[in-house]
Amino acid sequence: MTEHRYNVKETESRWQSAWADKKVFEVTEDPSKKKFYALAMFPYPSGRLHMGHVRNYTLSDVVARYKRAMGFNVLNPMGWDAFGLPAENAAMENQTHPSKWTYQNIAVMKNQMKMMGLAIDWSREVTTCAADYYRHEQKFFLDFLKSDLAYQKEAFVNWDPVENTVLANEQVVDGRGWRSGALVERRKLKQWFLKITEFADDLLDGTKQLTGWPEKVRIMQENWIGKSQGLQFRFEYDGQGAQNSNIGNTLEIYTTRPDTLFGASFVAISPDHPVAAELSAKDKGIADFVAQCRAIGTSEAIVETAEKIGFDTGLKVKHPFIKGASLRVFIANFVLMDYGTGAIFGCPAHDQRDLDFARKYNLNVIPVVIPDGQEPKEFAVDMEAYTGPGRLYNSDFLNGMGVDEAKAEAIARIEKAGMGEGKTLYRLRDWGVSRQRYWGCPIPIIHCDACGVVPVPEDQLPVTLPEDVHFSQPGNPIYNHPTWKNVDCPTCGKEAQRETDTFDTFFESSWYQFRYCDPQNKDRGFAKDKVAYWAPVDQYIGGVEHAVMHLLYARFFTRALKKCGYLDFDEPFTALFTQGMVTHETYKDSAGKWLYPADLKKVGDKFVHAATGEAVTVGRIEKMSKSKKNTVDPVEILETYGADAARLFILSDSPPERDLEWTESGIEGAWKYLNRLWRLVMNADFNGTGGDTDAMRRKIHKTIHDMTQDLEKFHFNKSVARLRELSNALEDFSAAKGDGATLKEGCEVLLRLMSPMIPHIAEELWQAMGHKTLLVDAKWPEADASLLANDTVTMGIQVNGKLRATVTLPKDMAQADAEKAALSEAGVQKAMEGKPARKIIVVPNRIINVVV
RNA sequence: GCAGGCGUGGCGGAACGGUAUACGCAGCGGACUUAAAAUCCGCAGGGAGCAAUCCCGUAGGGGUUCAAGUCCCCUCGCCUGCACCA
Repeated sequence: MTEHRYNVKETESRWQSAWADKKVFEVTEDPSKKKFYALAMFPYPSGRLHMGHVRNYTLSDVVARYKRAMGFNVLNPMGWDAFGLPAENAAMENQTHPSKWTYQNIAVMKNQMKMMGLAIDWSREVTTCAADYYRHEQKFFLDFLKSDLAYQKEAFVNWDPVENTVLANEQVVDGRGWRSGALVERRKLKQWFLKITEFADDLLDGTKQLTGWPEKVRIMQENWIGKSQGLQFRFEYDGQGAQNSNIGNTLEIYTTRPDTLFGASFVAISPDHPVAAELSAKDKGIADFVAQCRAIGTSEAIVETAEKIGFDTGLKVKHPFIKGASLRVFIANFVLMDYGTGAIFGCPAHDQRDLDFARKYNLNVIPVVIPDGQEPKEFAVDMEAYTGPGRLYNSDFLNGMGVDEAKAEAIARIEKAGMGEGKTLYRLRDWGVSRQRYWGCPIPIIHCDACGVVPVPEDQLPVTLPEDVHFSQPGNPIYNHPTWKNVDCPTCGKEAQRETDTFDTFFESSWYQFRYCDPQNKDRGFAKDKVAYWAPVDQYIGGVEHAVMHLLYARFFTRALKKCGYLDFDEPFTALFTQGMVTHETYKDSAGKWLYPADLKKVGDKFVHAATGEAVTVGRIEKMSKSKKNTVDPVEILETYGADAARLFILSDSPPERDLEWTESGIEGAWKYLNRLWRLVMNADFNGTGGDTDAMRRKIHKTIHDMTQDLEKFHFNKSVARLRELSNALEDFSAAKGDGATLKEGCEVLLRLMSPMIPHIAEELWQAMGHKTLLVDAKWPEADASLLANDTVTMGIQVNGKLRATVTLPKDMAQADAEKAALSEAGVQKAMEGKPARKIIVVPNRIINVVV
C-alpha cells in the first residue's frame, strides 16, 4: 500500500453520506432480533451545539454502534425539546417569533450533529413544539383528568409587581426580578397539578429495582420522595386562641421526632398558614411580617438559606403531656406550608433550625436525648443541635428509652388521648404543570361561567397556539391575545374562555422516549405494540443535573400512561448513565473581563490576547459557560480536526462520569493518534515472516477481551488506552517484519474495536485493507479463549505488607512451593533480618505476604 | 440550609481490599533536517546515595486488616440538585 495524507474532511463526509444513503441506522421492529434502545437526552435547541452535547452524543453513539456490532436491532433516535423560556426571551430581545427562532436553531444544530457522524435514525426525529407532537399530550392530560390524576389547586408563584408577570426561579436574582429589579413576592394562583404523590410508594419501591442506574441517582430519588414516619397531632390552644372563632380550638402539627416532645419550647407556623392569614386580617404587625416573609422567591434553596425570622403571634398552646405548661406560637419563615401541616413544634436541642431560632429569640433549649455513654449532667447543647441516637431523659414516661422506642410510645400515647395519629408522609409534592407562558403546549381546558371547568372535547384537539402574538407588553402573550381565548362552551354553548396557561416543558420530555418508537402516528401518541417492542430504553445517557426531576417525572408519566391503558410497564429507563460536565480554563484581561480561548495566542508558555498582545490571567478550570466565555465551539473543532478526533479526545481523557477538561493539547493528541493509526495500516507489510507471533496474537485477543468488558462498563477511557497499547504493539511488530497474517489480523481487530469510537477513519482504513463491505456492518470480534491464559505470573512478595521483591512463577503454583520460592528471594531474606516467618499469606497468582 | 457526589505525579487519569501511577498530555535527552515542523528512539512521583538500595508518598487526621487509593469515623476543599432553566 502507498501512503498519502489522511484527508479528514473528505473522508468523514464521504462515509457519513454512505451510511445515510444505505439507511444503515434506520430500523424497524424485527421480532427475530434482540432489540436495544440507546437514548441520549434530547437537546433544547438553544442555537448551537455545545461541548456537553458533543460529549453526550458521542457516548450514546459508542453504545449504539457497539450494540449494533454485537448483533442487536438498535434504536438510536434524536429530537428536540423545543418548548421553553429561552425562545420567549429571544423573541423579546430580537423581535423574532419563538417558533421561527426555534426552528432555525434546530436546522443549525441538526447540521452540526450530522458533522459528528452519529449513528442516528433521523427518520424518527421528534420536535416537541409541533402540534402533531403536543396534540397527543393534550389527549394524555384529558385521560389523566378522567383517571383522577390531574386536578386544580392554588399554588404560589414568583410575582414581579412591576412587570405584572410570573417569573421563573431563574429569573429571580437576589430576590428581585431580573429585568425590572423589583422585589419579587410570592403570590397565589389557581394551577393544574398531576398527582405524582399517588405513586409515591410505588416510585420508591421502583428505585430499588433500578439496578442499571447509578446508586447515587437512586439515593437522590429516594431522598426526594422522602418517606417519613411521624406523628400528626393537634395542640389545644391555651386561653385566647379560642376567642378567634375562625382559628378554632386546636392547631395541627406534624413531626418526625415525636420522641422529643418533652424538649419542645415553641410552636411555629408557616407565614402561608391559614392561621397566619386569619391573624393578619386583624393585626397590622402580623400582616407586615407575613408580607416581609413573602417578599422572597418560591425556591426552597432561597427560603432555607434566608435568615431565620419569627414573629410571636401572642397565641399559646398547651403541652400535651406536661400539665400547666404552654408554648408560644410563632410565625416563622423557615416553616414550609408545602410539607406536613405547615406547622411544627420546635425542639431546639435536637434540630439545628429550631436551635438557631431559639438562640435568636431566647427560647428554652431542653436536651431530652443523651448520646450513649454520656451522663445527662455532662451533656449540654450550645450552638450545635444533637440529632444522633441515644437515651431519653427529662421526658417522664419516655425516660430511658431509645429514640425509636420513644417515638412509638409518644405516638401511642397521643393516639390513645385522641389528639392525633401516627402518619406516613412524603416530601414529594404533586407536580404543578401550569405555566403562565406562551411557548408551551396549551392546556386543553375551557372555563365556563355556567359549567365550570370543561375539558376540550377530544375531536377538537389539538388546541394549537395562536401565532399572531406580541411580546412587547408584559405578561403572558397568549392571555393578552385579543380573540384566542374566546370560545363557546362545548357543554352549554355559551361564551367561555380557554385556559391560557401552558404545560411545564417537563411534560414533553416525560414521554418522548415512547414517541420515538412510533413517531409518525397521527391517531395517538404511540401504538402499544411498537412501544412494547422497543421500550423500555435499555441505555439512557445524559447529565446528572436531571438526576431527580426529569427522571422522576418520566417515571411517574410511565405509570400514569399505564393506568390509562397506553402501555404495560412501569419503568421507562432500564439503565441510566450520567455523564460529567465539560470544563475549560478561564481567562481574563487586565481589566478583569472574561476572554474566549479562541481570542488568545500562546507565546512561550504564557497566553496573550491575540489582537492586542496584552497579557492574560489564567483562572480556574470551570464548567464551560457563555458568561465566563470559557467555551470552545464544537464546529470549529469538527472543521479543524474532524469528528473522529473530537470523539476520541472526549472518550480518552476522562472517565465519562467525571468532568472532562477540554484542552488544545488533548485534541491535538487525538489528532496525532489518528495519523499514527493511518500510517500503521497504510504502511503495513502483510508479507512479513518474523516477530513473536505468539505474543502478538495473545495481545490481540487479550485486547478484544478486555476492551469488550470496558465498553460494557462504560470505561471508555480505558478502552482508548487499550487501543493505543494494541497499536503500539502492532507498530513494533510491523517494524520487526512480523508475520503478515498476524499483522493483518491485528490491524483488522484494531479497526473493528475502534469503529464505535472513531467510525470514519476505521471505515476508511477497513476499505483500504481491501474490504468491499462496510465496517459498520461487521460483527464485533470474539476473543480466542485459548490465547487469553498465560503460563506464568509475576507475583509481588511483601514482608510485613511492604513490597520487597517480585518473582515470576508458574501459574496456579502450589501454595507450599510459592512460599518456598518467596522465602528464597534475597530481598525477602534481607527484609526478614533473620527472624522466622510467623505467617505467610499467599493470594494465588497475585501476592505473597510474609509476616515476621 | 437540606440532599448527593468528587479529591491519586507538573496535568487528564490506571489500579477484583493484594506489585500505586497503565495509557496519554506537557517536559527533558537523542535521531532525522541547512533549519523548523512533523516523525522516530529513550528518560521520567519526591528525597538520600557513585551504586546496590533505602525512606516518604493517593486532600488532612484517626481506625479496621497480614495488607487500605479502595472499607469505617471525623475535618477541609470543590462540584451538582432543591420542585417555574432545561
